[in-house]
Amino acid sequence: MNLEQHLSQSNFSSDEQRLHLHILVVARQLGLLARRILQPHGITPPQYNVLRILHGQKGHPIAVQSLAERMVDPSSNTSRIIDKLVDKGWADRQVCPSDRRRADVLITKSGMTLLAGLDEPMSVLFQNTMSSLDATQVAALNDGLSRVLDSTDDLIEQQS
Amino acid sequence: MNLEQHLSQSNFSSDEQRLHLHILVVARQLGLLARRILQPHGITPPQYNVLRILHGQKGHPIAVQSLAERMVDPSSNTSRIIDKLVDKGWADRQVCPSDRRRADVLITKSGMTLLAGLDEPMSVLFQNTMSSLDATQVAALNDGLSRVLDSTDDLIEQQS
DNA sequence: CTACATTAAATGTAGATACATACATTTGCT
DNA sequence: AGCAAATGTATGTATCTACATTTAATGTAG
Repeated sequence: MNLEQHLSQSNFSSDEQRLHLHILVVARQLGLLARRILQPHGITPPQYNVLRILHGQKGHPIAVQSLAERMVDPSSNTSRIIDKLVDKGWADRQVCPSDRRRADVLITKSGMTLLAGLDEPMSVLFQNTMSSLDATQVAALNDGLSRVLDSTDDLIEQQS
Repeated sequence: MNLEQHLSQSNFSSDEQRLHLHILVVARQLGLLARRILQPHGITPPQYNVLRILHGQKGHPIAVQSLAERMVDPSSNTSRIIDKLVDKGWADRQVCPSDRRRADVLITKSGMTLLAGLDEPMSVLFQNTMSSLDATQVAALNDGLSRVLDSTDDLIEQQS
């Protein structure tokens, strides 16, 4: 099923617009599939994203702001997302001793256990969603999207 | 700036995971840029999406459900999105005479005027965000994403 | 050392979303 | 015709998000 069938419409004004829509629609689908995997474990995609970053710190605490920079969706709600992780015992937050404005965030044992159980289903998801592409095509898409990311970063920066 | 720099992290477990993240991050950026164009006009991306579909109907009314199928984000909130459009005078809703469960939705003159003013900035956005890709690359990305869309459609259907 | 600006994080608020449910209408079966 | 099931839309509710503001701590100039 191509984009035209998926959206039940056929008149895109340019290939660039079609690509724009393709990216939005596929992202929505990927998010939906990820949510289905995560939901039974009581964790949302943004929370999972944060927990993965904490895990990547390998025990080093990280400030809320640095965390926000590394999120897929660097929203202003990082504090509240951390609240949820702390509530559920997957993360720990404490005031940074050297700069008491900051909050150091750490993953807990329980958080690591949760992630360990999610590693496999998530990587299966990555493989399944990309299964119709060979390695060359995956590389080509990564390369193309990297260029688009460059352009969008420029456009966003130049406006702010 | 590549994905690694954008997210300030460098350890992706596979090219497929990297592609997954690439798609999510770029979609987020495209949405952000679109929102910045639309916001001054008092319209949100989902509302714009619906209004475009109504416009594509060329005067024919469309039911809420058909509308939902054609949206980028086919949420369960189509009714409330239409509420907003009707409130602002960009769309008209009336009970369908042949099936009174249905609501026929139509774009208004005012809605068409709004869209007319947005056509140019939006297509400039499409061109700008894709400016670092040549026609071949745009086609390759469209093709690749079409395959991914196929896979995600399968996975979503098979679960429900 | 005080005054003012800057930074980091948290919070208030309005609006949007997901998910489930309710309501009205129509369809299909007997 | 009568009635259960299905359909189309709307709504209730908790959660999430964007944007603006607030609180607290630190930096810096005089």
